[in-house]
Amino acid sequence: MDLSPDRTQREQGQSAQAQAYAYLLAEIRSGRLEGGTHVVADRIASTLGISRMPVREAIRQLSSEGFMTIRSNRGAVVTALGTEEIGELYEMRAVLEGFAMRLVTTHIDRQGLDEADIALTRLDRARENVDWFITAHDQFHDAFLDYCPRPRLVAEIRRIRRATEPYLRMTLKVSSTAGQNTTDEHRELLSAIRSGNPSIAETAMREHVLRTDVEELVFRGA
Amino acid sequence: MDLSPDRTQREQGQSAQAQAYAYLLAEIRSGRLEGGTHVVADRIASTLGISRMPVREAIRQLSSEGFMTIRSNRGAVVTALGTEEIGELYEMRAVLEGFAMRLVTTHIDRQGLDEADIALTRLDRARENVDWFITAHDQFHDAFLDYCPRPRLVAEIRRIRRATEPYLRMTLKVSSTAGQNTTDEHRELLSAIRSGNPSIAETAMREHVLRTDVEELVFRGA
DNA sequence: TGACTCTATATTGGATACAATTATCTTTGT
DNA sequence: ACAAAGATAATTGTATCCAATATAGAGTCA
Repeated sequence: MDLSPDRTQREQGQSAQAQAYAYLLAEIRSGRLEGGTHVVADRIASTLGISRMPVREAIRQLSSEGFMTIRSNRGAVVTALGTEEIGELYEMRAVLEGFAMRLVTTHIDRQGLDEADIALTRLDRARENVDWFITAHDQFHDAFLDYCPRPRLVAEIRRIRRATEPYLRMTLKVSSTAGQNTTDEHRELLSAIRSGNPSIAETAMREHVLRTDVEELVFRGA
Repeated sequence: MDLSPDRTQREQGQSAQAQAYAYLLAEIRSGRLEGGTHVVADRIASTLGISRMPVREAIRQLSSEGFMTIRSNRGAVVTALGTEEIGELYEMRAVLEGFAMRLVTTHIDRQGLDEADIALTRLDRARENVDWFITAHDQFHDAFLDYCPRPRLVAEIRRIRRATEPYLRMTLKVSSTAGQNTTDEHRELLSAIRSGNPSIAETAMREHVLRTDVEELVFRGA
C-alpha cells in the first residue's frame, strides 16, 4: 500500500485507466484529496500525462464504489461522508465481518491463529504512528478474513474498510495515539474466535467493530 | 420496472451513458443477455444510436457493480454466476437484510405492517406468473426496507437482489410455479417482524433468505 | 451599493479518429 | 487432413475534437 504523491509513471502493461484509478484512489485514501474536493478530469489527465477519457472512466468506477460522487454536467467531487454515513458504513462492515467470523471459526487452523497472534503484537507496537497503526490493524483483521471461504464477502468488507480509511486516519491524527484499550479489545476478539463457537465469534466481531471503531470515530472526533 | 427490448429512445434529459446503463441492466436482469455473453461496445452503441464512449462507461459501472466482467483488452462479458457465487450473494443479502429487519422492527408503524400484509396477499396471488411473482416478491421485501433508516444498506440489499434476479427468473421458469410453502414462509416472516423483537426479526429474515431462496435456487435447479 | 443581464471562460458530455491488441481467416507446408 | 504462420478483420484503448452546459466576471441600471 504505497501512496506516493507524485506521478506514478505508467509501468509496463498498466493501462491508463488503471493508472488513473490507482492514483485517485491512493489520493483519496491517504486524505490528500479531501472529501468535497472538486476533481477536474483534465487536470488529473495532464498530471498523469494521459488523456481525459481514461480518467473519466476511473472516476465513474470510483463513484460507483462510493469514493466519488458525479453530478450531471457538474463534475465529480470526492465523497464527503458525514458522521451518519460513516456510522452506517461501519455498521455494515460490522454485520458482514461478524458473519464472516462465523465462517472463519470453522475454517481457521492453528497457523491462522498464530498469525493473528503475531498481528496483534505488531498492532500493539504500532500504536504511535498512524500509518503503521492502520496497516497493522488491517493486517490483524485480514489474518481472519484470509480464512473466510467467501471471496465476494471478503472483497466487500475490504471495500468498506477502504472507504472509511480517510476518516479513521483523520481521527487518529487528532487523538494522535490509539488507546491501550484498543489492544485489549482486539485481544478479546481473538479469544472469542479461538473459542470456536460461531455465534460467539460473530457477535464479538460485530460488537467490536461497532464499539471500538464507530465510537472512536463518530463520537470522539471527525 | 419495464424491460422493453427495443430502443429506449433518449428521453428528455437522459444522458447517453445513463441510457446505455439502463438498457444493459434491463437486458441482463431480464435474462435476454445471458451470463457469459460477450458484449461489444460498438454494437450496443449503434443499437442505441449513440457513440461507444458512454457505453464503455456504462459497462465499467456495471462491472464494478458485479453485473459484467472486464478482461483487459478482451472486452466485457456478462457475469455468469455459478451456484456457489449465487449462494454467496444470497448469503450476503440474508445477513444484511436480517440486520435491516433488526432496525425495521423499531421503526415500522401500523401503516407499514398493513402494507406488508397487502403485499403478502398480492404475492400469493402472483404465484403463477414469473414476472408478477418477482415484482410482488420484491414489493413485499421493500415494504419492510422502506422503514429501514439506513439508505446505503438498503441500496446494497437491492443491488444484490438485482444481481441474482436473472437466476431466480430462470429457476422459476423451470419449476413454473412457486410453491405454497413460499406464502407460508413469508407469512411467518411477517409475524416475526410483528413480534417487535429485533433479534427474532433478524434471525427470521436471515434464515428466510437462506432457506427459501438459496435452497430453491441452488439445490433445485439453476 | 446591490441585483441583474450579458459575455467570456472553464468544464463536461459525446463523437470521431487513430493506434494497439486480439480474434479470425487464409495460406502454406508437411 | 492438420498445424503453423502470416495476413486481415474486428475490437479495444486512448487521444483529440466539437457541442452543450455551467461557472465566473464585467458591465449596466435602478
